[in-house]
Amino acid sequence: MRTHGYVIAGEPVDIHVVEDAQDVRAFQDWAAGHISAGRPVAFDTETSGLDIFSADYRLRLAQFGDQRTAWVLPVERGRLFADAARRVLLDLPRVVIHHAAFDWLVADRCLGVPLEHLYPRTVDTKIMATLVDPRQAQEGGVGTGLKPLSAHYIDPAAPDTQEDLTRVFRSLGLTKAAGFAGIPLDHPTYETYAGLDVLLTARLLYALNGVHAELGIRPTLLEYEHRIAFICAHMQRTGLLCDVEYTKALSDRLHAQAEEFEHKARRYGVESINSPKQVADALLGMGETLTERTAGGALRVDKAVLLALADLNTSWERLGARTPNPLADAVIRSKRAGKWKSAYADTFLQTLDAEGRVHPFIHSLAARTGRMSITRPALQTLPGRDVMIRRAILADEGHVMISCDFDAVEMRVMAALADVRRMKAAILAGEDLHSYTRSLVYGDAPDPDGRLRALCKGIGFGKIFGGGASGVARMTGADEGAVRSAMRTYDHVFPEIKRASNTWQREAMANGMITTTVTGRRLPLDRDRTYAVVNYQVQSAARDCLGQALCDMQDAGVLDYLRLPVHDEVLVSAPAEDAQDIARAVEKAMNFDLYGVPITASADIGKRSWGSLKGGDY
DNA sequence: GCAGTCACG
DNA sequence: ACGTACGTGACTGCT
Repeated sequence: MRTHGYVIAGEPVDIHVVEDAQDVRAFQDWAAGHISAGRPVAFDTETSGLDIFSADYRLRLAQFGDQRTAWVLPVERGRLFADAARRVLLDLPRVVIHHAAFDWLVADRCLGVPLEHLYPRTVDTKIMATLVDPRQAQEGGVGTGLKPLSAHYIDPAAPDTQEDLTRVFRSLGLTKAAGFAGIPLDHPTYETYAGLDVLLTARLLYALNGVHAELGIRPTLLEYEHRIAFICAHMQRTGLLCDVEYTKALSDRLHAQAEEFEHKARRYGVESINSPKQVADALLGMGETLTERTAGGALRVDKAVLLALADLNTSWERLGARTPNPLADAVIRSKRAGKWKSAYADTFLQTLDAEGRVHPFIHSLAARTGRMSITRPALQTLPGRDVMIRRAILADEGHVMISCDFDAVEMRVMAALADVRRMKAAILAGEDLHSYTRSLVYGDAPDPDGRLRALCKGIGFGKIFGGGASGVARMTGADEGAVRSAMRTYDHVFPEIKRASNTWQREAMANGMITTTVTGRRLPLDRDRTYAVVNYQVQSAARDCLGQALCDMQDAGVLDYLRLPVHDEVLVSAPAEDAQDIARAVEKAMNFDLYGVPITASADIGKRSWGSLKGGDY
């Protein structure tokens, strides 16, 4: 056995590296003490990378530790070590993990310790820290990574184990990705930092337990977040089936399209269609006038500007308002094809497992408001109007796709939280909320083309975002004066929104600029935009509507069919013969009362592909 | 590493 | 005193 010494917060710690059967017994003896005493033990892994479900994925090191002692097991070296890690992991009554979703799935896939076994025994220090302060360092918070948390709560001199390791990889001539897969298993820095991660995690638990008690963070909230993390990890493990042949052909088709229009753009002197500067210069050279500027002062040549120059509306149909600029047309078409190929089609193909499934990371507690995010691939942002990308994602063999989405959930949540009397009454009466608002704001004025209703809908969004008339005017394209006057009436008929905003802002100021949501979530506000409190309250509570619905779906026994959460929607793959029943169960979980406001949702049963839910044929 | 852009709710 | 549109992930170009 080799032991690396280190000092954390002035205290010496030991990092034992297990080398043979005798060391394994010493590790097991240490673990037995914690098991019989019911003490929590920190767990972490070092692996060949992030693609947990790829065919050649390897668990390299498994680490266990408390606040003083860490044990590093070279699992990659053989069964002896893997068996010891599995045995102890199965027997531990309490496991502490920083970002459990990742290590749960690694243990599930590489050690044979099921997600279902580990989840009820786990406390996740990343979840605990996020409930204290969800902000990253760039946003003025502590951050939620092991490094910034350790520096803040344990030892300002705590090493940045990831950053320092990357430096070691470079010195060995390896990239970051190649380094994690290829660094020698017995490299002393690798071993030491592997051990430090569990020592720091164990200490973080101790520190964060104190902070939670001090701040009065509800244990039920912590428990609920762990459950949502489990449900999301379950969805990640299941993954989604990809139509590989279709996706390959799609990638080729998008490639050809991008090249064709890139070639056209080159005729006008644009070498890189993704360079806004080159595009702007070329357009000016063609005699076009560009007026809009970005925050950084550059001439704006985004999609909206280019579509107008190409004489196209937002649905890419000819407007007939001017002669189309051929360069603008070529640039938007090439950019779209290129982005859809690289961000979607190719990412699907790159992240496939051996069975042709993608397993996106579902970060269950990602945004400042608690909203979830999905990465690798970013399945929450697939183009929706054109179904060519969504068609690549399939329900399982013999299954159909179902999606169930809340009806205008943020408007309803706002009505509930701010107790907006007339809004609640309209929702309870089953009225179309935006038409109802139009009638309140404009009385009997005729609205043949629905423009007044659309403006009221835009104002509703403006309220949810905490915005004013200029923002609504910008987004809806309506005249600012008209918006301003409509908003005055709006505030008059729904006075509770402004009142709630003021109350929330006042409470936040009295509480260290933190607004607390109905579920007990602490959301720090930025001092220079406290108006955002309406959005934070509403977005966060809407996220918890989805979170509670996911828990209820698990209770209803449909967890195996869940595939993705998309903010106000759940995507489901269900056996064709059970689709009606499963859709009903999902719907039931998404229909409930929130402070006297009905939150409702309805399920659509599609065909085989995700695209079929957006009107596609397959 | 930042700015600009674009996909979503 | 006043008015402020919200939250993400990912790619490309450029410094």
